[in-house]
Amino acid sequence: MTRSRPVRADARRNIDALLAAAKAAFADSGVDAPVRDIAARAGVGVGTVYRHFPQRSDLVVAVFQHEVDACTAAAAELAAEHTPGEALARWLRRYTEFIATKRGLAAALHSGDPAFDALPGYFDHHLRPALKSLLDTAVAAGQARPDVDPDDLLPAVANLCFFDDITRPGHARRMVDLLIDGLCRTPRLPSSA
Amino acid sequence: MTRSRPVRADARRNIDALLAAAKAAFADSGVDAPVRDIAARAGVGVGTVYRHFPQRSDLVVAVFQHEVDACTAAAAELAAEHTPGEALARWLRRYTEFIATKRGLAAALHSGDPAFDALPGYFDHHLRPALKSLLDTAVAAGQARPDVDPDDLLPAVANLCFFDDITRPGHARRMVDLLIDGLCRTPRLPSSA
DNA sequence: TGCCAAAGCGGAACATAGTTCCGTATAGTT
DNA sequence: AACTATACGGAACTATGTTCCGCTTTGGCA
Repeated sequence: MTRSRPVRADARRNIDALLAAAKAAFADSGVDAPVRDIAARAGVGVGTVYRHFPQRSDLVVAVFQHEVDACTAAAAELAAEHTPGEALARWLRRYTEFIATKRGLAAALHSGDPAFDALPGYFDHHLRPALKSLLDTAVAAGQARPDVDPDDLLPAVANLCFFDDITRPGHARRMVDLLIDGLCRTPRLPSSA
Repeated sequence: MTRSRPVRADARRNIDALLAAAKAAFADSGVDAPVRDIAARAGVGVGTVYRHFPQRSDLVVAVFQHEVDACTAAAAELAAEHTPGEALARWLRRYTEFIATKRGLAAALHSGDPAFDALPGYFDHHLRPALKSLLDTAVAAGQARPDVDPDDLLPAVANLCFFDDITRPGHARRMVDLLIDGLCRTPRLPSSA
């Protein structure tokens, strides 16, 4: 029901190559990277790009969702391989890397282009549960402070990275590390007031 | 010293026509309005546009500053013609109109294009003193509550408008009116903790 | 008033970008 | 092996920013 006819093998290859090429191009040149460049990186013609992604924005959306999925999947993998606190810390750095490749996407998201309307929802719907699970587990194990809300943490880290300044390399990374350090300790004062 | 040679009369006319045409085009189609459209509205050729505004972004910047200037000047005019509270309220609505024509500019401002680096500073440097003066006068006259900071008010109103939803016409206007109503009354509770 | 050099003008032409089209190649089936 | 739906490549078309240059206008000056 989901797929009326199976995708041909060469098409599957090209789609994968295009997603990888687009990811690289967006990281290098921002979301405005020309379609021709992406096609060249993937070793295909522009016609092939448009066969699979009828509009440029479809490619942007696909790469974004692909990376959200990968970042979501990383949560379960890290949880299986590390202590709860370590898994949380590693995932937040992984999430930082994800955000770091989104240069220019923030502007596109707020540009009002309806092509990108679904992205914030996709983002929240997948990443929030992933983080919540890691955080809850870490808190239960006494390896993260209990007074932090995942709904605060996710955009906070994103903001740290979105406004990352080219003139201060590593700034975002340092700030996120700081946040993680704070997160994995108990509050300095009882969080009353 | 400021101008080595005076601007020729026809050039002056065209510059004014271009600023007006660009303002209208930006309001209709956003900051991405094509240069050809703007030239046509102004009744000039594209060459003329580029003579006076070497890059597209220069035209955007010029229109923006032109409108900031007009909005700043309105503060003094309103202060001379109305009671302090009324002048404040009218100016805030005037400011709302200014923001409303900025569709797409917010995204451009945050896109990292260095052409727009100076705009936020220009904005603050001119509009903040204008509002502060109106607000102080209204507070002194007992026509506005004293516990509101102009540095809060200016971005607050801007945010109300920047995220104005096309699907809910008049939303921003209503929210700003609400804000003004609150501003011109005394706090409901002593503004302690 | 008439002349003229500088300043300004218009729009064709160029460069780059998204998108479409179509003749050719190929995967997968019979 | 033959065949057909699917997919491929890239030239061509459209839209947009920008440049160039021959023609026109302005404003000072004789």
